[in-house]
Amino acid sequence: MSRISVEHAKLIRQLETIAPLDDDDRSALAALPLRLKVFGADQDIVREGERATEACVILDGFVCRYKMTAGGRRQIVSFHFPGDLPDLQSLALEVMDHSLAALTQTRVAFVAHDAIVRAVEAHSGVAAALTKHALIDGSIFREWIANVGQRPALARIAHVICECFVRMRALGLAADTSFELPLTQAEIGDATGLSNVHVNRTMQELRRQGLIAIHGKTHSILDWDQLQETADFRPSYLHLRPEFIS
Amino acid sequence: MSRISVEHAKLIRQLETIAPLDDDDRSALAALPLRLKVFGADQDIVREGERATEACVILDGFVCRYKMTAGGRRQIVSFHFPGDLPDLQSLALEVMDHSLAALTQTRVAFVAHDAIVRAVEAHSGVAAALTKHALIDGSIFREWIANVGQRPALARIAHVICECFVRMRALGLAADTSFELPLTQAEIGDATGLSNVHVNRTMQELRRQGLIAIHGKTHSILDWDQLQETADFRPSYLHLRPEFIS
DNA sequence: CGACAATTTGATCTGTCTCAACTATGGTGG
DNA sequence: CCACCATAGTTGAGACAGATCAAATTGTCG
Repeated sequence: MSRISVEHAKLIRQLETIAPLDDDDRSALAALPLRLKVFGADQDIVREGERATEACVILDGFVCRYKMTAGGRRQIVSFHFPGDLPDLQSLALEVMDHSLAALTQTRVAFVAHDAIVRAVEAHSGVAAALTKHALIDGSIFREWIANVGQRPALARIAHVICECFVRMRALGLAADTSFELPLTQAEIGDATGLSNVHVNRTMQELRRQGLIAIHGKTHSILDWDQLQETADFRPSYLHLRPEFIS
Repeated sequence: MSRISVEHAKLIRQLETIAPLDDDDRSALAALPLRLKVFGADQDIVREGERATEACVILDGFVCRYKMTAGGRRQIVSFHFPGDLPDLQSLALEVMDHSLAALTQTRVAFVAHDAIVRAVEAHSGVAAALTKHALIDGSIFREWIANVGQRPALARIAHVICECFVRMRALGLAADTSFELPLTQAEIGDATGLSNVHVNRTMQELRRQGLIAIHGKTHSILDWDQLQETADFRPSYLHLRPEFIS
């Protein structure tokens, strides 16, 4: 098997958390030409309304997808970590129905749609993994609708924390009980449909209950069982392969 | 071209609202074996946690997907009309992360996953259409997150009405300004994250403003421009082919 | 016509928002 | 290395959108 770059390795690692790949699939992915680019915090990577000819892979940093609503309110619809393919849908839906933005300084790799299509056509494992990736994307959205639509503030915020923790742990980006979550309270508010003030008070409550602790960007899970309980969090909707749930 | 059953025609019609199909694609779809079944109102068609080996096509009736949340609250995550493929994701995500239920008496056709996979492998047009269908599913979820997360009750409910109207019109299920929307106010509440009482008062306000009129299940759009305006509705997220937006 | 489901109305309560100020924190340049 | 500034977090007070509970009314369909 040919040598695999650090960049390609992150993409492959991500796909392997949801679907098995054989050596052939991996080398096909490792051969994808990447166009690297760095974005500063709060910069848009792709904007709603644009027509995309490339999809991107997050290499470093923290990214979100969002939609603007009348009255200038922002709804964040997903968070993304290194390895994620946050705009795979652009393969078939040319014009973006939402924007993609860097939350921290972010290194991104753009991959031409053509190249992805060729890899998909020649390697059924790649096709299966990308299909699954796109469908899990949808599954996570369903859970977010339920989160924002039905859960009280405490559960809503706890749920976002649980999801980030489990997904980052699957990618090897989180230790046993602590991880770096560089989100501001305002951003958590935009993801949960709550005001930053209320996010603040609610997170104080999570700390008061001894569920989490926060020092800077480092979030520690103090009581994982109880946190999942108050979050109403069950990770099945992430459709991770069992060995990556831990 | 071979004769096409009414049932297959609905599926084909639906896919043609989002992607072009050639005669070959159409006959491949028309050849899919269907297992017909009728469900009564409020019956589950597939339940969360189940393992699916078939996907289904709605032939008649009104269907929703939903998730239950702690405290026994229900969040409806999508509505589906005749022609829709509401659980296409089960092709790659074997275990259901949500339930599928009939809202009215509903006739459904089950199609074996195998049969779909064979059609997809042999016909690139079918593959493209189903891929697009799955990705649009995701796009609609994103819009719902924003709807439930950021919009006030009046816009939230108006938005659901706009979406149903446009999607049903694309399928030929709505006249110019009126259509059958057999949803109870409680169901609209479960879709928008509002109580049935508040849905009631808010829909009275929509009528008072002269935006819609309701007689039984028949909903009439009295001022389409203004309704879209108050709903903050822009149909681009549905990714319909232009000739089906009208 | 009777019965059950759906809608409507009234009254009260509460979670969350808004506005506004104040306090940490971290990064930058002098 | 410190002073400064911007950004993020925290606190308080008041307002309000929407929830809840309960009852009455209106369909609707066998």
